[in-house]
Amino acid sequence: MIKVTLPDGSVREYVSGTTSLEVARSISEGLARNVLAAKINNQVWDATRPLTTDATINLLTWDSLEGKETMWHSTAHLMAEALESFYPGIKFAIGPPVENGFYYDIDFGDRSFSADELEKIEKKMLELASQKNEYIRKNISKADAIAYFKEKNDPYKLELLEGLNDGDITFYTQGNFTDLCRGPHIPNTGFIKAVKLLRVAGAYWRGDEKNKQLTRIYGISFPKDKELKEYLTLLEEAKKRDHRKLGKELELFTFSEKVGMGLPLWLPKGAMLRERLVQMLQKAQIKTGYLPVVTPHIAQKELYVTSGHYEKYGKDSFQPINTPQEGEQFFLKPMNCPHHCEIYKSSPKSYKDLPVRLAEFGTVYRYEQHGELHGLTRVRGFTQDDAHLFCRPDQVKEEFCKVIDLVLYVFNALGFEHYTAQISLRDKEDRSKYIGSDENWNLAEQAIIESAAEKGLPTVVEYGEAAFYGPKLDFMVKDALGRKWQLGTIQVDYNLPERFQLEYTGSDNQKHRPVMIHRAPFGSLERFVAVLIEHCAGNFPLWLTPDQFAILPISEKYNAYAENVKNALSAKDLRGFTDERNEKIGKKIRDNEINKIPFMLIVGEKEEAENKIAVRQHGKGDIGVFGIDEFATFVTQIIEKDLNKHNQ
RNA sequence: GCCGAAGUAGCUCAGCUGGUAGAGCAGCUGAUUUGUAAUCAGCUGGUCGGGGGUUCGAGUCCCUUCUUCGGCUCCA
Repeated sequence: MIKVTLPDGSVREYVSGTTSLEVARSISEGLARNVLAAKINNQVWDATRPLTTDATINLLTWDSLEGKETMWHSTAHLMAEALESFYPGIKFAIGPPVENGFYYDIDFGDRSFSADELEKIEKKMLELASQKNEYIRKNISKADAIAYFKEKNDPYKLELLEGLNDGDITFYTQGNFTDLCRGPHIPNTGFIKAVKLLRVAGAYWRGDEKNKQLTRIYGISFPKDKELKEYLTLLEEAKKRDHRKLGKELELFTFSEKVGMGLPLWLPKGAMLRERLVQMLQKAQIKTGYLPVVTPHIAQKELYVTSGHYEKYGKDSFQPINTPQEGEQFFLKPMNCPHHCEIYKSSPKSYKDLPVRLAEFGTVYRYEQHGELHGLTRVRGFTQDDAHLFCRPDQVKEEFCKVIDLVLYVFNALGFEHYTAQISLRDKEDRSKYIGSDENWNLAEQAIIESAAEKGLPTVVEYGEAAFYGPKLDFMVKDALGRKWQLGTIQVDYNLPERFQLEYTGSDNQKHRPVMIHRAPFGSLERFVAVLIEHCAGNFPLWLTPDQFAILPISEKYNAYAENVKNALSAKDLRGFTDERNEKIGKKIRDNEINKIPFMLIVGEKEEAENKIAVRQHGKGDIGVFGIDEFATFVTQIIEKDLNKHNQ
């Protein structure tokens, strides 16, 4: 007999060899029907695998992440079986579960696989699923495994086998398909009730551009058809938030083939919105002692040789610009830091001068590969809200804290509540990748960790993710489709002060090297606006939105009164327009609602007589009659509150 | 860059096996003067991404090029 401990702490006895599934059945038949896998002593196992020792057990259903992963992994195998039935001889690489579903990388040999074929595969998968074939686990010797895949002529599995030890190799078989797999899997294919193959993509074997490109098929599966439908609806909803779509609809920005790919054109409404973002940050920066600087868009090659950027990125950069007479080489500015270093050097510095905080909304240009471009999030020309803080080593922590405050101020004012703060530190094993003394690194890493803790930031620590020149703190936010983007960043740098021979005179009258902090709360304005659009689905905070109100006269008779209202609100620093079109009120409301105008102010005979406005709020409808000043105060208070969230 | 998909009016899209380019919205003109999510009528608008080819004839078939979209981190 073995003792099995359940999550609630209760202990039950079973004969040795009992499976998790049988344990589930002993609890309830309903539970047994839903068990996909089981966590045995914190390891996920097949529910059908016999238990032979005492164990704690946690039965996993669709409600758990591990349950979903198991299901999706098994679905990947099912897809492989379906594919192999249509295209015998294709070779399989890896097929893991991912955040939303699964994929399998496949080598189709000479034939290409097109998205049109997915439907056929889905059908086959459902047919195979309904057969309720069991996933059968089998231990196999390395020699037998190699022989099997030699016979199948699959170089990928053979390569994977090279890295595995004899003794812990397992095969899984369901129906007519056998795969090298560590498992675990769901009991049988019958659990898979709904399948959707989402897309076909190219993916390099082991993620390396030098290797052969395989065909990756992404899919997702569910235990109920209803859940699949819900998921697809969710995807549709997410598409509606896409910043490329909303940017066009709200007339914020556009692209032109003639101007060039990855080079955004900001339309008036977008440019004004961007301007408000810039002003908001500028105001905060001036309060915290930043000094504005301006630097040109190109610089001599030599500058980037000194900074080290030429060596690292020069080859992948835009081609240099040459002067006609002297043949000098200039490069488009890919970053602002070297220029700021030169500004620092332009006058001698004392320890009393530090920290020096140089800020610039600097537009930079980087060559991004054709396929990497993506709306406003990945472009070839963008503006960083850049600043470089030159400080003494003992000032790093204090400066870091202030920057975190600034980033949080920005995030709060824009309603970003869900972000990840990632602390990137050195690789614990290999310190040869980094420059700078251990002493300085320790100081900087401690400064970041302590500052983040002091500010109560929920952080994730990643070892080995630091830049070669210093540790950093990145703020990551997800877009509408769940893709992660880095927005704000704070980085400590020992490299550039060294390369540019930056100095200050210390209290000991000796020359010392300052530490540099790179920081950008937005990151890039382009990417920030993109993620912001998706985050708020185009419903910007009131202080930022292009038009705060639209005045809708009931008929043209009230246009004059509408104009008075508009002037009165403009005088209170509110912005909006009068919808003077010769349309009925219902039409005007509909159009302005679609255009996401926060407030619609309806004026007709009654309002004109009483010198009032009937206010309708976006998404809410009628919120009552307001005096004009009363409305202005109402809006101003919301704005104040939004902008000062961080201090509350 | 590589794999796959797509490009038709300002926008969203239709156009089957090749046979005179279509709709809705937007825009313009006129009528209507409107009370909380689409008033009616008329009109304008396109080298079907560009170039080449096959054909009596190409939006449709072939080649080429550009742009856009999905993906190229998740290690059996």
